[in-house]
Amino acid sequence: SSAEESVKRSSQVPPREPSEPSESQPGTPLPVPGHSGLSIQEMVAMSPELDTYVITKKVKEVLTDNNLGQRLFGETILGLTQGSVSDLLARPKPWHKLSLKGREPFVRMQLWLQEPRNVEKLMDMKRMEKKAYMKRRHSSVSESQTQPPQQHLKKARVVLAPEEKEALKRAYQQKPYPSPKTIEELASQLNLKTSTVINWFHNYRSRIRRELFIEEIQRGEGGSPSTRAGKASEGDSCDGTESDGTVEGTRPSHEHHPASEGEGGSDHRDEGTTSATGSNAAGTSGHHKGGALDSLFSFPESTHISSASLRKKKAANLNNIIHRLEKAAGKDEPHEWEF
DNA sequence: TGTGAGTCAATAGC
DNA sequence: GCTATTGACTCACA
Repeated sequence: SSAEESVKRSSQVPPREPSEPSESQPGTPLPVPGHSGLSIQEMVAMSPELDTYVITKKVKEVLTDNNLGQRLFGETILGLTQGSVSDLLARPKPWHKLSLKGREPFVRMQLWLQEPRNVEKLMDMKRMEKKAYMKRRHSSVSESQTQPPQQHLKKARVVLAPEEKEALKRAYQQKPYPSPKTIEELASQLNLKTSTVINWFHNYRSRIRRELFIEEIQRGEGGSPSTRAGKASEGDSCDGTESDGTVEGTRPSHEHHPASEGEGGSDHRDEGTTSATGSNAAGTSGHHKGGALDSLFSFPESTHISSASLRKKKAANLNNIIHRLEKAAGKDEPHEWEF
């Protein structure tokens, strides 16, 4: 179909430099695993740079148009659960930020889109699932009378109260990488398990980082192929929509920001050193030559936030950077560095 | 041992 | 019944 053709064309990115060892010719369809004798890992390794945004956009379209759910698609095509699919489709990372494993679902999506009959096949599966479900439902009435109810001891999910989240966010602003002692203190103050606090910090850092990738794409500064593909989806904050002065979710996604905020998180370690960032620094949006430090320490000038909030953001950002500098310098006593 | 990446799976919300 | 959110987990790596 023309839709599939357009994905083939648009989701693969031309090599950045003609001299660069090219990954593959643009527009070349990926070989099909099985048919080509290649495993999916080999296919990922050989895959040209794909535009994850275009691919997910197309997948969303196809699923919606054909009334196919994320669960069925995820379980049968990607080997992932519904939640993971939702996450991937809503917040695709740019190709160059993905590990080989992370690229796998996108290669699978691309392959799936390449074959027009795949949609039909999935719709058939859906019909078959429905049939099987109806059959089970029919017979389950009699079964339930003979079988004792299953006693499964599910682990209760921890749900943090809004106040607890607020407190953790405030702690994050002070120290994105809290010491074990701080974690202990937080846990006892909030009456949470230390593992919950540790997990929260892991997840929060990780999700903030991901939000920043998306913002990067939206600003058109990521050097990612997605940049050329257009605007990323909604771009809501990593843990909801709160706009509380933390480093995430403080900017309207539609705004254009000429300067890079440079969160200073781990992902800037490689920025400016990889070919991906080469294109990033070269930038298409007038990202000027403030240099790596400038972009690390600056925030967008057009941000509509209070100066107090800006200070908070900067403090969190700087603490993050300091933590990494200390780590790199092998220092044990971080407090001397704090402001 | 701490961290990031990727994912699962419970559950909230529509 | 669907998707989105998010705490918890596994794994690889330094």
